[in-house]
This record gives sequence, structure tokens and C-alpha cells, in this order.
Amino acid sequence: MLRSHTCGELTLKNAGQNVTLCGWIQKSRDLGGMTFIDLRDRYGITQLVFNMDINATLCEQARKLGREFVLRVTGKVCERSSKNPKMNTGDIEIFVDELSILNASQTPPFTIEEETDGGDDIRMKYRYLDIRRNTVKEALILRAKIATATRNYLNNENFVEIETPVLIKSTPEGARDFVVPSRMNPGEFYALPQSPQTFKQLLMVAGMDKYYQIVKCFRDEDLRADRQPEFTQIDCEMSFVEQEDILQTFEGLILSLFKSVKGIEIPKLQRMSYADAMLYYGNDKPDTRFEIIIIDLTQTVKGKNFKVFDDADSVLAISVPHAAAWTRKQLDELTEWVKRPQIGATGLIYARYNEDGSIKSSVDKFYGEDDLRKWVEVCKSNKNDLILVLAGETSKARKAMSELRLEIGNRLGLRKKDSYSALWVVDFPLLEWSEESKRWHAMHHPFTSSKPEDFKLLNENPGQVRANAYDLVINGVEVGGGSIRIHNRELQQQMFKLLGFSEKEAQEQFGFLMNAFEFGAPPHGGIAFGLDRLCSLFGGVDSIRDFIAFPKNNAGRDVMIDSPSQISEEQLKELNIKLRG
RNA sequence: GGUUCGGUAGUUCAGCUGGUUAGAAUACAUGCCUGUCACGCAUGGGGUCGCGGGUUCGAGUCCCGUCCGGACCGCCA
Repeated sequence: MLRSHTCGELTLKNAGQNVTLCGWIQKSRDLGGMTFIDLRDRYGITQLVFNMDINATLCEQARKLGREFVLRVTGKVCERSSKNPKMNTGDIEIFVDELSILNASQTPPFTIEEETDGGDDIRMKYRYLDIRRNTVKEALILRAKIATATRNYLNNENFVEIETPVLIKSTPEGARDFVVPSRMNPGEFYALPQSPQTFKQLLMVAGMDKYYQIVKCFRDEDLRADRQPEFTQIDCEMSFVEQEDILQTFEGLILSLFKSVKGIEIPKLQRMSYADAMLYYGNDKPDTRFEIIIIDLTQTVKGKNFKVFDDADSVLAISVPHAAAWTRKQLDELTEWVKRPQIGATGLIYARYNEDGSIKSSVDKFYGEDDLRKWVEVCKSNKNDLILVLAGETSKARKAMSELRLEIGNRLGLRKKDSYSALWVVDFPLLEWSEESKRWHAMHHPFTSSKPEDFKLLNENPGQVRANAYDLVINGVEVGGGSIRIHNRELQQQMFKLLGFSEKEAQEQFGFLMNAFEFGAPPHGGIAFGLDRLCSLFGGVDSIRDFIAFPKNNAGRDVMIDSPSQISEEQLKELNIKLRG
């Protein structure tokens, strides 16, 4: 070993010992007669001292060292005459008597500090320097903790960790596949898995009973702060279970993660139907950290010759507590906010329920005091509340209101990073109609089973069929989702047919799975969690990027290694690929 | 595919309605300084204002195009 201790562990107890440390220079302070160097490694920072009176040559040498030089030093641990209570090692320092420079460093392009001066771009380009910073380092360590705690829990529950292939088969359902050409099979391509879905089901057919895997998945879709083209799932599947068993098992996982990683106990998870989530929160991943819910005013407001409301499929409201005094300017600004194309509302109507009991709205022309009184009643508003109303086609109005609700939550400071509200959203529809492709799409995926009682609707009214599917939502983030699967060939075939597959297509693409179902497939179901999102949630930030050691940028590029990149003519030839102009 | 914000010193940013030699902080270099820990003080170097075109007597500033980055919408079974 090049070192006897790390830079984070020495305290007064070690005073008098001779130690050898290795690390990077965080900072040096040259006072003339003496020089202090903060030496950093993963574990912490320890102060080195060089003194002209004690060792002039060494002190001269130390003055010349720059930031991020890698040193190995030997010296004696001494109690400081002026201690630094902000540091774990602040009571001691090392009087160095041997110094070797293991490697020099250029001046880093940004400061290696908690609050760096570097922008995202430059940080990503020099990610290996960025990771030296505490915030990123801690984020990666948090991720490792979550992964370890997950493995502990699942191993303890008798799950078996099994790897599944990364080079698999492309299928048209769902997201775009990343595709890999096969040299040995000219003109043919592998796809990278969007999830190990079919393999884990085959493992259930194989009798593995309980499987999990912390696994990279790939989707060739546009990126977001919480979406990367390659991401990690905690992928799980169980045999001989019903929905309730899955919810119980994985509620246990989540509670145990909160406890072991964050050290907090969160309450048992609420259950909310998809229909309720849409009705009260306007989307299927409600942020339940705050109470404001969406109220349907459609019937209340109709028939007063206000065209906007009379023409609307839905008129939705939220009652914002203690906001009646918001200024006209604030409300105008909020109106502009909802009119942005991303939100897409055409306008915002408001009613103030004033302290004195009077109600004043932006549509007083159409609605008298009595009408507005009804609004207040339906919204269950209190004095001093502000009612905000959006109208339009139901799904658009819900979406806009959902966004507005979250924005209001932000403005009122109700979405606290360190409070957690987790719930299961259940009873998803099995299918949703796509106007674009004029056919039904699986809302979860084509292997999802329906509620037995809804099964009879499958042919006459597919949109009404509820699935045995469930999502885990925490603070408005979809952290995981799963379903009880189909394990019967005929049923699976019927599903493919409903989704517009010809029998031939279904056989070509998923024949292996349906064949397997004919060899004694057990009832089974599972769930997958997004590890990256779980990390960002635990870390209290919105972006998943700092929980990934080497993430991709907005355009799916790795700016550090500069990928993707072109490949040589020989490589293309070998792969039997010709690029189009 | 679209919306939007940004690109000025190594870095983060300021730079007004177009007008003198483009600034600050920090980083860096040199010198001084024996208890600093955001050390201090002094001095100094550092710029193709992303790129191309246009308007103008004059463009960092206005216009068009383009490239790059961030956030978002579409998309993400």
C-alpha cells in the first residue's frame, strides 16, 4: 500500500503517529514562512503543514505545487494550535517530512468544489474532475447504497439475481430500439433491450420463481432531465402471485430503502385508482405532498352564456389557499404561464374569495354573486382562497390543470425536497386509443393481463377494460411500474390481435414467448423500478444526471468521449452496411 | 419535429436605446507575508464577444442563417 491512512480518518486519537497519506491538492495556502496544503481523497481532507524553520527545502518544494497535483506524504500527526471545527479532521494536521509528487496536474478548467464555477457543458467534458467534487461523488455513493440495500432486501426475500442478454430482438411496440448490426448475419440486427420483459417471463416459465436484476435498459427516444437513453432498472418478477402480493412485497422494498438509506420511516402507501388520479390530479403520477385537488366545475358553470365555459368539455378548478390577495400582476403573469405552448391553455379565469366574504371574479360579466357562491361551495374554498379555473377538452384541460397545480405547489413552497409522499396508482386501463395510428395501444405493455371481471369487455369495449397494472409514484415521480402478466397462449394471441398484430407477425415476434406459455407457464407478475429516478428522489434533485457517472447530454451525446461517432469504411463493409446520402 | 432560454477572459457572469481603449469576480503567474483553512496584500498576463452573412458612418448589442448547450412539448408499450 502506498498509504497508511486515508485523508478522512485522522483525529486527535492519532496524534503522535507517523502516517503516510495519498491524495490530491484541494488548495494550498502559502503564508511565506509556512505553507498549508489541503490534501483530498474520497474520504475527506487532511491539512498538511510545511514550515521554513523546520524544513526549508521541503517547504520551498511545497510552495510550488499546484491544484490537483497527486501527492504521497509521510509525516507526524499533530494537534493543531488553531483548530477548524468545520472539518472532521480539523483538530489535527500532518507535519510532513517526506513528500513525493505522484503526478502533476494542469490547472483544472473549473473549481473542484461543492459549489463549482463550472457549467454543465464543461463539467461533462471533464467528468472525471467533476466526480472529484463532493456533490457528484456523494450522488454516486448514494446510488451504490440504494443498489446494495435493494440487493439485500431482495436476496433476503429469496429472489435470485439473473442476467439476461443485452443483444436481443427488435420489436415494433413501444419505444424506438437501439439497434446493433450483426457482422455474422449480414443485413440483420440485434436490438438493445428496452427492458428484459420477455426474458424475465421466460424465467418464470423456467421455474425460477423469484427473479431480479439491476440492469441497463435502452430507449432511443429524446432525453429529459429525468430521462437518459441508457438507464438502469431494478427489474423483478415473481410466480404464483396476485397483484396484492406484488404490492406488498415491493412496498416492503421501498419502505426498507427509505429506512436503510435515508434513515426515515414513511407511512404505508396509499392506493389510488388511475381514474381518481386523473380526476383529482389531472395525471397518472400525482404529487400528493400537498392537498390541493382539482375540482370539476363543468356542471356548475354551464348555461350562463359564457362561451368559453359553455363550449368546454371540462371546466376544472383548483382552490389555492391564502391566495386571494395575489395581485393582478401576479395573476396576469400566471395567465401568461398557462398560455405557453408547453401548457397549452387558452386562458386562465380566477375568482377571489375575499377576507370579507365577497367574491370577485374575472368573469363577473357572466357570473353574479350567487353563481360564484356556488363555485366556492363546490370547491370547498375558504375565505382568502383563490379559485383558478381552466376550461377545454377534457384531457387537455386536465393536463394544463395538473401543470398549474404543480406550479402553484412550487410557488407556495409545498413541494419540499425532504418530504416524501408515496402511493400506488392502480387500475390502469389496459388499452388506450391512438388517434395517430388509429388503433389500440397497450398502456403498459402487451403482456399485461386484464382484471378478470373486465375481461368480457375486451372485444366490445376495449377502452373500458382495466389492467392488473400498477405504478409506484413518489412526489409526482413515476418510480416504478408493473403488472400481472398473461400466461396463457390464447389470451396473449388475442391481445396481439387487438393491438393490430397479424397472427404471423405475432408469431414471428413473440412466438418464443407464446410457445413457452404452452409448457406450463405459471401465473406471474412483476415490477420494474427506475434506479436513476429513485436516486434523484432520494438525493432531492430533479435531474438524474449526477447519479450517473458518465451521462449523455440533451442530444444523446457523451461529450467526454465524443460519442456517437462515425465508423470506418472497413467496419461498415464488414457489417454489410451502406450509409444513405 | 416544435417552443424557449443561453453562448463575451481558463471559469461564472455584467455589458442600458447601437457610440471612446469590452468590465467584475474567481482562477492563473510573479513578489511580499510564520497559524492559514473562501488566508491577506501588491503587481501582471489573459478576449476571433460561438460561426457566417446582412443593416448601419459605426454591431458584443439590431436582423437572417447556422452550430453548440440547458429546460420543456411531442415522443418515452
